[in-house]
Amino acid sequence: MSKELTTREGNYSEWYNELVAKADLAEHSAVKGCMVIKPYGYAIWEKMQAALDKMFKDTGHVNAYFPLFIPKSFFSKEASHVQGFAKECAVVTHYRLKNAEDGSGIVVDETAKLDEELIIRPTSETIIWNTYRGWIQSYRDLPLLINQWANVVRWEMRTRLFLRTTEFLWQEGHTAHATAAEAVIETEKMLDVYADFAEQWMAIPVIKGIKTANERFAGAIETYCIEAMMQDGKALQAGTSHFLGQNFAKAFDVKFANKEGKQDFVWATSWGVSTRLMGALVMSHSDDKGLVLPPKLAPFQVVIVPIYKGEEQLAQISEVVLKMKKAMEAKGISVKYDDRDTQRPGWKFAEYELKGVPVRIAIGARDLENGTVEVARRDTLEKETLQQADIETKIAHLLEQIQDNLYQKARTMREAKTYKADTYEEFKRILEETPGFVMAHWDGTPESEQKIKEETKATIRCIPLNNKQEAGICIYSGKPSTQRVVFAKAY
RNA sequence: CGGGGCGUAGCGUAGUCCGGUAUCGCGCCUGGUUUGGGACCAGGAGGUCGUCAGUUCAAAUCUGGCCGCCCCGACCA
Repeated sequence: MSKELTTREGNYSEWYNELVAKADLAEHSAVKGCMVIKPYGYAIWEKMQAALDKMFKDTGHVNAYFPLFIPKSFFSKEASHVQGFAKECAVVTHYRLKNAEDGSGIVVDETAKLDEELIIRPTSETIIWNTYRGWIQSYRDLPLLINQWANVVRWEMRTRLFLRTTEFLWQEGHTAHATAAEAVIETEKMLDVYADFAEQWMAIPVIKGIKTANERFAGAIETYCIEAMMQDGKALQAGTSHFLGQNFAKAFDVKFANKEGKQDFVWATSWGVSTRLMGALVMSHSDDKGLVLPPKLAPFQVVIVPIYKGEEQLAQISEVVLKMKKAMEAKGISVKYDDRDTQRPGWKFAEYELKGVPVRIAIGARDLENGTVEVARRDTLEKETLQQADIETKIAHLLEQIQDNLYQKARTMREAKTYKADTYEEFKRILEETPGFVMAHWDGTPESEQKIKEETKATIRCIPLNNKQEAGICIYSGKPSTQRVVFAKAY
C-alpha cells in the first residue's frame, strides 16, 4: 500500500476512492456494485444511526420492520411509482437450486418457479401501505408514525462506494395522517430533523428546499430535500422528505372514518437518509492526509499514543494515561489508548491521521517529567503542549471547537463557491471554470430545466424554502421569473 | 448500454510488442538493534500468472472464446 494519498487537486474522484479504502471504511465486494462496510466505517454509520434514531423517537416515531420482498403486483398499483423504479429492480423468480444433471455444478431448478415474482425492495412504500390498510380504520388510529432501518437494492448502472451502491443501508419513515395539512407538517418536520442532523452532527451546512417536478420522488406530490456542497463544488442530495398526498392510500385502498363518520383516504409522507451520508461526510471535511471526522461521529474522539523506551517506562506512562482516560470518559469522551508494542509512534501518528481521529495525545518520558502532554488536532494539524492537570476539560472544549470549526470551514467553502448568474453565458462559464452552486432565474418550466441539464449537466438542486422573491428573467428562455433557484452539477 | 483500462503472492506492480519456467516495493514470519512523525540489519515463507480451448518441444507472453472488476458517459439517492 502506497503511503501517499492522491490529492484532491490532482484527482478528486480518485482521492475519494483511495481514502475510503485506506481509511478502512469500505471495500468493493465480490458482487458488482456492492460494498463491504468495514468495522471502522460501520462504527461511523452506527453513530449516525444512534443519533438519528433518537431524533426520530423524540419526534414521536417508533421502529418496525417490513419484508425485503415485495410482490410484483404491488408495484403496478401506483403508476408513477412503478415507472420511477421499474428500471432498477432486482427480481426473484425461483426459490430452489439443484445439482446439474451433467455434474457441472448447481443450477436453478426450473420447476421451482414462483407464480408471482418477488421484487427486492428499492423502497418500501408499496409493501408498507398494503400493510397499513389493515391497521387503519378510524381517525383514532392516526397518525401512524413509523420508521424502519433496512437495506434496499437499486440496480444502478454505475456505482461508487457509499455514494451509489447497488445495495445500501438506510432508514425510511412512513407516516399516515388524517389531513393533508398534518402530513405536510410532518414532511417539513422531518426535513428539519435531517437538516439539524447534517449541521449539528455531521458539521455539514445544507440548503433546505423543494425539488422541481423533474426531480421529484416517484409517487410524491412534493419532495423536500437537503442539499450539501462537496469540496469539489458538486452538490450532494443528503436527505429527502416526501409529501405523498393520498397517492398510496388510493393505490392500496387505505381509508379511515373521520370524525364526521365519513370515509376518506389517508394522507402520507415518507422520508429517508442512507449510507450515502458516509460519502458526504468523507467529501466534506477530509484533506490530502486522509479522513477528517467531526468529533460527534468519530468512532473514538481521542487516541493516546505512548512514547517510551522499555517496559518499565511504558508502565509509568500507562499509569498516568489510564487516569486521564478515565477522567475523559467520565466526561463522555471516547478514548482509545494505543499501547501496542508492534507499531512505532510515527506509524501510529500517520495511521490515526489517515483515519481522521479528531484529537491525538502523545505522552513520553519528557512529559512525565514536566507533567505535560502533546495534543494534536486533526482538523488544523496544530500541535500544542498542555499541562496534564484538568486535561479532560481542555479536551472536551477542544472537541467542541473542532466540531464547530469543521462546520464553519464547510460553510465558508460553500459560500465561496456559491455564485449568481444572470445570463446563460455567465452560467455556463461558472460551471466550467469554478464549479459550485449557481443561483439563477428559471422560468419554472420542465422544458427549460431539461434543456439546461442536457447542455450543461447542471440540474436544479432545489428551490430553497423561504426563498427571496425577486423579479428577473430565466437564463435559458428569457421569460419572466420571480426567484432564483439553486443549480449545480450533482453526485 | 456506449467509450477507456485492467486481471501476475494479502496489496500495489514489472515482464506481454520479440515464447525458454516470474521482477520489484509494501505487508507477513524469525532473530537482533530501535521507538518524540510511516525504523534498520540479517534470514525466511508465500504464485495452478482471471478462466477455457488452440498453436508450440516449450505459453504470463501468440490466437480464439468466456468470466469478472475499475474508470469516464447516459440513468439515479
